[in-house]
Amino acid sequence: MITQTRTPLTDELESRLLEMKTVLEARGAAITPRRAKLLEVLLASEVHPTVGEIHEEVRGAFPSTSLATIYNTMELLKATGQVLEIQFSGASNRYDGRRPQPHPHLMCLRCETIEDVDLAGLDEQAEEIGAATGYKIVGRRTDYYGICPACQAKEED
Amino acid sequence: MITQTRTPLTDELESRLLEMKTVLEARGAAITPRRAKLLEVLLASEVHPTVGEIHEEVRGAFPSTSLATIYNTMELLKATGQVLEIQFSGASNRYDGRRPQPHPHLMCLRCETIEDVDLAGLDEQAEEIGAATGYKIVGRRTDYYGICPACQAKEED
DNA sequence: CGGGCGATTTAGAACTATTCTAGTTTGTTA
DNA sequence: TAACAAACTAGAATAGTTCTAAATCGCCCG
Repeated sequence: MITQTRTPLTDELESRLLEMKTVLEARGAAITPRRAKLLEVLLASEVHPTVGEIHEEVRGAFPSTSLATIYNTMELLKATGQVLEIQFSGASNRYDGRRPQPHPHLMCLRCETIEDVDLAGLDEQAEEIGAATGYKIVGRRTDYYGICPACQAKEED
Repeated sequence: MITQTRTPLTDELESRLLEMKTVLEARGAAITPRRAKLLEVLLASEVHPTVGEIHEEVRGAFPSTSLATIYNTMELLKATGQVLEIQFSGASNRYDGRRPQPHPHLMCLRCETIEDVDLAGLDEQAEEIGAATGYKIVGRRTDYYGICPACQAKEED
């Protein structure tokens, strides 16, 4: 049995990583080893990770890393528009570094999976609403909640 | 100076109130005085009230009312589909008893107002997503975040 | 009229995610 | 090497929500 090594990022994710670093540096923030690791973990994750999950992984490389560092860095990423935060009331917020612009999500209430969905016309709709109401729209959120096919199958017993 | 009396509910809200009571009783729950007051407060509010705000008002009529009672009753209302819960991460959740089915909201990030918006086709869109992905869709959320006209005006100084 | 029983309610403890604080470390520049 | 700002740490503080155990209420049945 071969020990699993960390999956390398694809070219697309590599360029996204570079973009994040560039934006952070442009605002005068240092790319410290912890931050670099955090960005990698964030991009490598398939699951819209929580701060806690990111913390766990960063601690694999830097065991003394404090939770506050993860929170602080996420704050920095949010302020520079480099991460999309999906807020939850009873649970930890989740983060998407791959696609930081708002996009719809499909969430399974049973297994708590979050999938990206593609829906055309949401930006235009936001503009229309802004025009119709006089609001200056700066963000949006579109979620669909349900039971995924796998969980539906499990339910039949 | 005349003491302000509670604004009476409109006919529409009265019938909504009756519906809520009917549904609760149908599930075997008693309409206790506290619960009746809670329902009135919920429907009378113009602002998608929080549990804390509802608690305050119910205590006006029943000073010994515990916060847990409000939470419990909101749970009951959620379970019977009689209230729409709008969850927030850093702040209290907010509730809409007037229109318990999902509908889009427009939120001002400055004054924290929440307005209802009307957008056609959201139910159909949910169905399409369900059909395309195999999910059984049971809920949704559509929010637009921005700065309302009043707050934009205030900003010019 | 009185006892019993389940539903409702209470007060406060417990829990959890997040933010804050104060002090320490790090790295760079002079 | 000294000085300084940024980054970081550990733990305390905060806030919303949930949980727990006990008290109370209202009603049905004897």
